[in-house]
Amino acid sequence: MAKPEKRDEIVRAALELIAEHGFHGAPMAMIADRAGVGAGTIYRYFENKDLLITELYREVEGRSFPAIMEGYVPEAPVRERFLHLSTALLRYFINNSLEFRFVEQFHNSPYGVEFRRERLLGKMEDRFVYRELFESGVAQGVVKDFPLPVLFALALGPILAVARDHILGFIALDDVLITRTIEACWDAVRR
Amino acid sequence: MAKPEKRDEIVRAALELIAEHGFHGAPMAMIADRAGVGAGTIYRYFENKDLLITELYREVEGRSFPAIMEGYVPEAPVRERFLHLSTALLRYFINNSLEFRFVEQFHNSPYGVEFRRERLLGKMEDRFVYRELFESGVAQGVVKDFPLPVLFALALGPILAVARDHILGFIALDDVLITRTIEACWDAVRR
DNA sequence: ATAAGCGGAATGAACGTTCATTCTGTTTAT
DNA sequence: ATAAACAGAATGAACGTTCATTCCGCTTAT
Repeated sequence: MAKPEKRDEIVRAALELIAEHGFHGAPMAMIADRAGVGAGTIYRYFENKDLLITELYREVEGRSFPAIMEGYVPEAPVRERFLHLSTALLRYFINNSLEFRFVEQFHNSPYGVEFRRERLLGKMEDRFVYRELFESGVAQGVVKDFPLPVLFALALGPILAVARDHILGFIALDDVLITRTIEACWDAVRR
Repeated sequence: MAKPEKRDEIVRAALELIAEHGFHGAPMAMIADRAGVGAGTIYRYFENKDLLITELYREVEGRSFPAIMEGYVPEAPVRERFLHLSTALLRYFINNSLEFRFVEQFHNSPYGVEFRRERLLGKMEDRFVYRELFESGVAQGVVKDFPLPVLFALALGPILAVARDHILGFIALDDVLITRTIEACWDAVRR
């Protein structure tokens, strides 16, 4: 008897509450409440809170990858591929602000410690694409010869920052501004 | 009876614990312990934990400003001033990793909500210097004509990211790499 | 066709733990 | 001698988790 309905409600409620109020503002009782479910029910689907949250993280992370890769042409020039990936990533963040804010919370929390390592080592799927892109860019001499973490920082640091600013309402990113911002990031990494 | 000695021990202990283990890993009893002080004593110096932490934040923030401004020449060209400020900032972060990690924790916590707004509006002292620098850079046509938050993102996003990577041990920033990284940030903002 | 029986899903009150804060008795400075 | 400073035990609120009980849909017996 497959009844994933309640499980999904729990995951959705957790995502919303954590994105909106942080981990402090999302006790299990409140998650249960918003999911329309008894407190104990959560434990039929998740062993404990840690596993609920890491599971949620995995789901959220998995959703972003297809969105970013849509229309990606592996044979295109490095610059074009960079612009495509980065634009898609930024667009995904501002169109899915709940996911974005949750992931940010997650990374700056005790839950995220173990994932930090994987992340920087490029274990993540989308990181892997970026990694390959940068490596071939460096090999072709069109990208500055930096260690990978520096290239990630130059490319992704500003993206995360402007996404945050947009979601918090400090800037209004439209198509033109997005394009120009991503091109500025390219200026940082291109030789 | 002026005895700022205990107060300073409390502040120092709080900084260390929060930087190393996050807010979850820094209960009042533990702070008291590391400060060599009774739990109740903290409350003779700070009304409650929130005020202890916001006070600590203010102190930490205040310390960075002089370090960044040392040797700053307001009459120098925009590019030089940018390189000076950014290099000093990055150097400060990696030489004061406790402070850096604490500030990062702070900004991604309930305590930091109110400060977010001030920060992005440039209320902070060092932000103010950057703001003036960008404005005159745009006016002179040497800096891309972006809204200020985007310029901040392009300049500071990568700095925070590489500082984090360095402190976590994923890269080893030496003088050469620091200089090159900051120059890459300049490439992002310069016209 | 109906009702009794059955198993797992669901529930929420209760429990134990953790933590910030307060209280109380003691030490220390004047 | 007095009052402020101090340490650490006591307190109560909040939280994650557990568990005895209820609920619900399906099977089986009549």
